[in-house]
Amino acid sequence: MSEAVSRKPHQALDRLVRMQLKKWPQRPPGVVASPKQPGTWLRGRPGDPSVAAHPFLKLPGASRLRTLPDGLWLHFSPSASDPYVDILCIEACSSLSNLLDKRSRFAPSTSSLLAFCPVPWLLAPVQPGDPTPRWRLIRMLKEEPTQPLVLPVRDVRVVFGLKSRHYEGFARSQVPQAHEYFCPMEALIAERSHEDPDMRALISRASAAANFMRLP
DNA sequence: TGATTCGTCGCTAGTCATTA
DNA sequence: TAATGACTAGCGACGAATCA
Repeated sequence: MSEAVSRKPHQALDRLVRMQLKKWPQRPPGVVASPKQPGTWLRGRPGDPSVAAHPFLKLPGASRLRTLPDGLWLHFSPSASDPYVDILCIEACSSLSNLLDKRSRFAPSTSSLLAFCPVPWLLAPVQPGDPTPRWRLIRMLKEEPTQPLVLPVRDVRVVFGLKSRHYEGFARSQVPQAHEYFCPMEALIAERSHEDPDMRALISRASAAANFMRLP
């Protein structure tokens, strides 16, 4: 019996989703380079367990109720004079109450969402086999950081993974918000899910460039 | 490294809607 | 009207993250 199966069902599902998301590349699958997002994409979560801390989302001034998505990809702006980050989150929701909680966290708000990148994560190698620390790939950083990088979130896109029964009911009767995208859980826990054409197409539609007829 | 705090999610009881 | 299923809110357990 696998480690994942021996745990409680929701923990096993989470673990399966994270296990597959770890195989996804630094740039979200299906997202192509565009003038709209000329900076650097990095995967913030799930991350290497050997790194003490990973990026998370928070509200200004808040030390509680942080959001730790199952999957978090960050697009860092290239300019130190205009720092921001775009984020793509993936949330696996094994219950409807969990879905409601997650949706509320990403709902449009009059306050600002911040992305918090801890120093150990910035200093750690970008991936196994490549010793380049992450901060060297983030063009707005000109020297090794000694403080966490806290950036305003410019754009939020969230992909929710739902159990089949929930997905079908939701797809039949609900209208997603503009930043929300939905997929069946099976699509997230499938082997090589990042190569699935449907998944790539879904995430492609979740890019900041997808809403424009053409870009200059 | 151990203790503490925090976030997530399943379980359960109560409520409501639907159907026979 | 009773049976059934879906949904909701609150609680507690557990693991991850953080702190000292």
